[in-house]
Amino acid sequence: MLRGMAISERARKAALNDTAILAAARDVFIADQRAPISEVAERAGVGISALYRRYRNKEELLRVLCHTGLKTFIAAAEDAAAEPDGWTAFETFLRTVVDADVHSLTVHLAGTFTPTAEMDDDAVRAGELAAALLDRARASVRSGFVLADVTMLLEMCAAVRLPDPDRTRQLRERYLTVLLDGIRTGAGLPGPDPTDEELGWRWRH
Amino acid sequence: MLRGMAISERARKAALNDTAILAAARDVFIADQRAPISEVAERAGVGISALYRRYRNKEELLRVLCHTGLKTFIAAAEDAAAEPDGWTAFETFLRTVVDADVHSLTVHLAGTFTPTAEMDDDAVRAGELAAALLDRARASVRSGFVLADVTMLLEMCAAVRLPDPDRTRQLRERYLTVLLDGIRTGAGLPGPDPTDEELGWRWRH
DNA sequence: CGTGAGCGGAACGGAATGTTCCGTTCCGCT
DNA sequence: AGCGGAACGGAACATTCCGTTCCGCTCACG
Repeated sequence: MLRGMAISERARKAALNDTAILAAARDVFIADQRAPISEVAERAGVGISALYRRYRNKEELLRVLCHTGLKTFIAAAEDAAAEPDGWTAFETFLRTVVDADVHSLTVHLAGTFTPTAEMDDDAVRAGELAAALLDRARASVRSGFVLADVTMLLEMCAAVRLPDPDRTRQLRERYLTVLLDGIRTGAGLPGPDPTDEELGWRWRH
Repeated sequence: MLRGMAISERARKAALNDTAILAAARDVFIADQRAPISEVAERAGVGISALYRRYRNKEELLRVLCHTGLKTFIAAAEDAAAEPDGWTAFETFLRTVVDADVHSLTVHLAGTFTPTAEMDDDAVRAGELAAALLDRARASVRSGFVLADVTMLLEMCAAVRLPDPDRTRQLRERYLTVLLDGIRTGAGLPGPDPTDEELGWRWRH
C-alpha cells in the first residue's frame, strides 16, 4: 500500500482478515466481555495466531475495540448536533448510540485494560459533546435531570439483551421510548444527583 | 434442640453461621454471579467447609438463593395487592422488588443451576400475581404495554449498579421513577411486544 | 523455484476454582 | 476431668480454562 503500489493479493486477504477479526471481536465481546480470545478467532474464521500477529495481546485488542466505540459515540454526538431542534438532536443522539450498542463497547470493557492518553482525551470530548446536547434539550427535560443521568440511561438500555441482536435492538428502542417519555414528564427526581465520580468507578482499578 | 431442649450454644453459633452464609452469598452473588465459593466463605467470615456442611455443592447454594428471591418477589406482589388503588399497587410492587434487588437473585442466576419443580411452580405463581397487578393498573398504563415489558423494566433497573449498595438503591429509585412516568405517558410502543418465550432464554441451557 | 510472510492450531504454563480431606477446637455430657 | 463428636478452618487436590508461544505448512511473489 506504500507509494501507490498495487496491493498484492496476499495483502488484500490480510486486510480482509483485519476487518473480520475486528467485527468478530466486537460481536463476541459485546455478548460477553470475558469471552476468551479463541472465541474471537473462531468467529472470525481464522486461527489464533492471526490475532497475535495484529495485537500484542488481548488487552490491546480490547483497547482498540473500546476506542472504536468511543469514536462512534463522538461521531453520533456530532451528527446529531446538526439537527436544529434541541430535543430532537438529543433524542437522535441517544437513539443512535443505543442502536449501535456503543455502551457495551466502552463502559462494559472498562477495567479490562489501561486506557491511553488519546482515549482519555476522546472521553473528555465525548463528555463535552453530550453535555452540549443535553443543554440544548434542557427546555424539554424535567428538572433535576443531569448529564450523569444520561450515562445511566444508556447503561439501562444496554442491559436489554436477547440472543438475537436484531430483536435486542428493537426492544432497546422500545424501552428507550419509555425512558425518553419519562424524561420529558414529571417534576424533579428523587435522591441526590449521580456524580461523574460515582459513575467512573469501573475505570478506577 | 430435640424435645424442647434448650438450644446449645454451639447450635446457636451454627445457626448464626447459617444466616451469615446466606447473607454473604446474597451479597457476593448479586455483585458477581460467577464469584467463587471461597469469596462467599471469606465474606461470611467462615471456612469453606462451613459451606459444604450446609449445601451439597455450589449449584445447591445458588438454587436456594434464587428460590429465596422468587419468594421475595411473590411476597412483594401479595403485599402490594392489598393496596386498593390499582396503579398504586403496581407502583408499590415494582418499587419493592427493585429495592430488594430480587432481579439479580433470580434472572441473573438463571442457567447456573437446574430449577426444582417447586421453583417452577413458584415462578408460574409469580407470573400470575404480576399479571393481576398489571391488569388492575391497566387504566393508567399506556397502550401496548404488556406483562413481559415489566420483566424488562426490572432488568433495566437491576443494571443500575454502583459499588455502594445504598447509593445503588437510591439511583434505582430515581430511574424507576423515570420509567414509571414513561409508562403512564405517550401512545403505543414501537416494535413487536416481547414474548415470554423470548425472555425465558436464560433458563433454557 | 526458492523463500518468507502469513497463518492454523496443538502445546504449554499458570491461574482460577469446585471439592475433598484431615487436623483442630470446644460444647455438652458422663 | 475426660471424652465423643459436631462444627470448623483451610491446605491440598484435580480439573478446567485461557492467554500466549511456537512449530510446521502453504502459497503468492520475485
